[in-house]
Amino acid sequence: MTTLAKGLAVLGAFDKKRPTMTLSQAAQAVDLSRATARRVLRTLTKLGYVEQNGTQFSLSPRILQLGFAFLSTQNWIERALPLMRGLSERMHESCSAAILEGTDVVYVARVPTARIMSVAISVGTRLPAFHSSMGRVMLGFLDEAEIWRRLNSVSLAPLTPSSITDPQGLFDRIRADHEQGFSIVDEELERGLRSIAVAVVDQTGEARGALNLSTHTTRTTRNEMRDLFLPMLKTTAAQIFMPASAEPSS
Amino acid sequence: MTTLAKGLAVLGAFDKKRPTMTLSQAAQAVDLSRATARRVLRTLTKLGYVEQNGTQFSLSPRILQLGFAFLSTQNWIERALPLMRGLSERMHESCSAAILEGTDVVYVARVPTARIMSVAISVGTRLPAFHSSMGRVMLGFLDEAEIWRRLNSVSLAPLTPSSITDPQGLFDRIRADHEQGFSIVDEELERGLRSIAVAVVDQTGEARGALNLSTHTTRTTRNEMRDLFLPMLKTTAAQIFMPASAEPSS
DNA sequence: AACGAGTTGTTCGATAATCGAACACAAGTT
DNA sequence: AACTTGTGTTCGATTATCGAACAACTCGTT
Repeated sequence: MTTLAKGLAVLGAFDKKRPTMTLSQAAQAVDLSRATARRVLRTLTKLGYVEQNGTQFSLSPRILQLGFAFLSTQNWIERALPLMRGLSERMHESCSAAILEGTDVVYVARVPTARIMSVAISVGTRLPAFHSSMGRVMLGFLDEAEIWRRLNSVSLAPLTPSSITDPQGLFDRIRADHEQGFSIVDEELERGLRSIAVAVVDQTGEARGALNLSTHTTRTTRNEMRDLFLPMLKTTAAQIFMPASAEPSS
Repeated sequence: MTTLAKGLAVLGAFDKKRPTMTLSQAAQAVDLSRATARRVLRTLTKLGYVEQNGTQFSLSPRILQLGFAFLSTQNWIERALPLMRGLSERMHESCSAAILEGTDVVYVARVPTARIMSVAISVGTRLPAFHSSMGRVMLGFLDEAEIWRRLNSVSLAPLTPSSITDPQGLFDRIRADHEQGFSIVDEELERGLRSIAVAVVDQTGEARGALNLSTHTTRTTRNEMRDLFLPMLKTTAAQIFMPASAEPSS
């Protein structure tokens, strides 16, 4: 179904760098003939996913529906939110939930306290999985071959001086974190940022996501994280798929 | 381009009610032959927008990228967020930003304080525009014919005893709110909820979105809202498209 | 074990949609 | 006035899509 692929490619071509495009620009961006690009944009416009004023095409808010349809299918997220709020209040730290997609961590729920990261994190934000605590926790649930495949498919440019960039080192770290049941990542994503994460596991033992608490390195030590944060974080994560709150296993 | 339309229809068929579907269910939901549905789902899977395990198909986090591509094209949102945070801190109330899509208001940014609404509002949440303060403010920027068209395309079931359900009454209210430059909505969406909104207008005079402050009816009166909240709300909204922060008019 | 009901997977010729080159047109530029 | 760069539109050739039909599989039930 090449037409479908082309249409989605055009949708995906809109970007922060290219918020609006003319017909020709879109054709060039996705490598289509102008005639084809025009047909694609016309149907996307008719379906309401793209807006046209003048010669400029831009995304319509309509496509948010698609994205949030996904969030609404993950119904553990809305169960997690109140638990996360409680956790954040007790610990006085930001609490987030994320899922793994490829080599990215995608935030799906967030309870912020003070803003500690320079880039504002919100639902939908993507961060490199190998350098984030939630990413490592979720990667640990994959089999070894899969971990290596993803390791090899991503560039491990150091984001801070503390970033682990050695593939074997990362692999070992992921396995070790999986063994111990949690992951603490120190300043690998951004200086001064320290976070601890555990997996959100469903009844079948599959990792559906991860939960973390993040803080500033000057505020909490690694040991405090393990001794104070970890127990409650584990309890919270475990409650999400507690049999008490039965659900039709989405 | 019927194929593209079918593909997007299938994507849109996934829902909170139907988080996973078999091939046949998808075919039935979108009214396609099973052969076609299978082709669609196969290409969607190959493109990474859909995941298959066993006979069950489900949405992949990949499609979040599409939705957030839109958010990232609206670059006034990230300029608005720090301003909204400041506003929320000063007023001690939740502050939200939304855009209008059809007859829905879609939240695109949010700074929550205490949770006052029963349904948790987050980015991506949709509410009926005619019964929300932000919706009325944005509807006021449309011409009369367009307002009527949208009025007629939606069912105005009362959500609370205070909801305005008379079309003419709603129309008049929207025009009046547009005249005065803001909208206060009292308990029409939910009991105890009072909110005030103003439009976010760009340099060309177009309404790009709306900003609101919401509170509980017992905490702030209508007059206090107008006297205390409105001036700062207007100032904040005006700052978003201030020429100081120049941008390539997305 | 045989059966029917319900499902997915796959094939193939007929059909219908898509393709792109070519041209018309508009607007701004040299 | 010719040129550049863009969109809009047509049309026959090409190609992808369609759906009926059949194979294969999994469950319960008899």
